[in-house]
Amino acid sequence: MTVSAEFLRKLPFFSALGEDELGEIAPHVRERTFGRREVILLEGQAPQAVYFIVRGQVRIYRLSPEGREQVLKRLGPGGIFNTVPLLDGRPNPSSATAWTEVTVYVIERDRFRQMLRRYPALAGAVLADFAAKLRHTTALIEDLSLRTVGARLAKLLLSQAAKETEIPRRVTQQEMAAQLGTVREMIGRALAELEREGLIRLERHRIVIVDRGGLEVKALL
Amino acid sequence: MTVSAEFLRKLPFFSALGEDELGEIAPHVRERTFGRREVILLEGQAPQAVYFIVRGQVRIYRLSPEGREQVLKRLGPGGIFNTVPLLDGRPNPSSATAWTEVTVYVIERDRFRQMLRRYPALAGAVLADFAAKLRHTTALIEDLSLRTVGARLAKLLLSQAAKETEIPRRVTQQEMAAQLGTVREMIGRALAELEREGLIRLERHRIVIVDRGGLEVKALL
DNA sequence: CTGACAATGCGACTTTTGTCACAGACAGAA
DNA sequence: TTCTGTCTGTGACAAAAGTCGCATTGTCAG
Repeated sequence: MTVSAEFLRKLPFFSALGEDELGEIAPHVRERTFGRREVILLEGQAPQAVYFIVRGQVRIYRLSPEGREQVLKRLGPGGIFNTVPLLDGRPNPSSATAWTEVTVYVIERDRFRQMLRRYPALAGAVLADFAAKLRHTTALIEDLSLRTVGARLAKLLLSQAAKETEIPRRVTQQEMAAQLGTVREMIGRALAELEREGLIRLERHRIVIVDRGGLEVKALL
Repeated sequence: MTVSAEFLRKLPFFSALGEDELGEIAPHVRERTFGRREVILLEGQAPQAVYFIVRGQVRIYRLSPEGREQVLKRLGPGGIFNTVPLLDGRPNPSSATAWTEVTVYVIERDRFRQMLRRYPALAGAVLADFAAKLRHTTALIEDLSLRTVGARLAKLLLSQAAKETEIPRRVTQQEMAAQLGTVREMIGRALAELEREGLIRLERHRIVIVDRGGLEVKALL
């Protein structure tokens, strides 16, 4: 099932394109929906397509041999993923599953590469997206290498609080652990410690920031 | 001091461009040389220019508050750096110093952005470079998060041995530590352990791989 | 209301990593 | 050669992270 130009335009990646260009592209875009936890693609697979998120959130992660996960990023509407393997033709570097129910637009590999060549505005948008992703991965490397779990958690809580817009699903300790590169128990202990220090308050299903400044100090080391 | 089109063409980023395009670009390219250990740029600074490496190697890294370094990548001739902050206009995400004596071609921020718009082939080359960088940072994240120092070291030794071409300078334990996200002492111990296990042999200034298969197994966990 | 399953809270313990201190080895300059 | 700064080897500890086991608390479908 393909998608109309009208819907396509709502995606930031295509907003820079003209009416007729969208018309050319639209027939090659398929819409797909994935249920929560459903696997969208796996690392190591040959690259097939690129995905644009229309609705819901997608979890991009890598899996260790022992089954531990490291989340690279959670992407929301407007996000794009699996671009890297499409560009270099090598296997997918990471896996993706639906974090909530998700609707994506899918463009096949060769079609997308052709589009990149044909529409400089699209290439520019992908370039900007890569820049943002590189900034993010670089920051994550610094965190993993140079900061303690406590500091990473403080940072995470602050950033969550910043974009206090909507909480699509409750974030479990397990999930925080996967994002911060540690295990569930560490998150539990670190949260308890932050509470003891009076920086946060743990309610039934919320974490309330009591002392933002204190958290910010913690986040630095 | 500017650079001739002839020299410019030797860089992979410009090889896709035509004769006249190179002629247009050349007047805006300055050549600079940095001595070993000299700082080329610092994280947090406002982005000024993009750098193309002509000769020598550059070390891209991040610094922790306590002064520990995490090397993101060592780039050689043909490499480009500081592209991300130029694209998004935000501060430099990482620092760069000359690892050996280095010659770079420098292009100012606005000029480079203009070039990206004007020459799609250049934008394509940057896109491909970003894809490679993303793959690299993603792999580094997995290593830092999911592997022990021993495994990371085994991996490093194997990859060093793979590109056995030239060794520009001896790699110290301190440097390996900065690349692997740990401290010097850990490297010393991990090397000693690999030797005890009969996987490598430590000579005066070389590390000889004795049991490649064994190292590969180690690298997985 | 009530299972069943997911998520959490801990405590005890092990392993891994990092810190400190200092001695020896080495390389290159004077 | 001698000196000097850099690099390495090592032991004793400290701290951080990870593992295991199990009890408790929620949630949600039926």
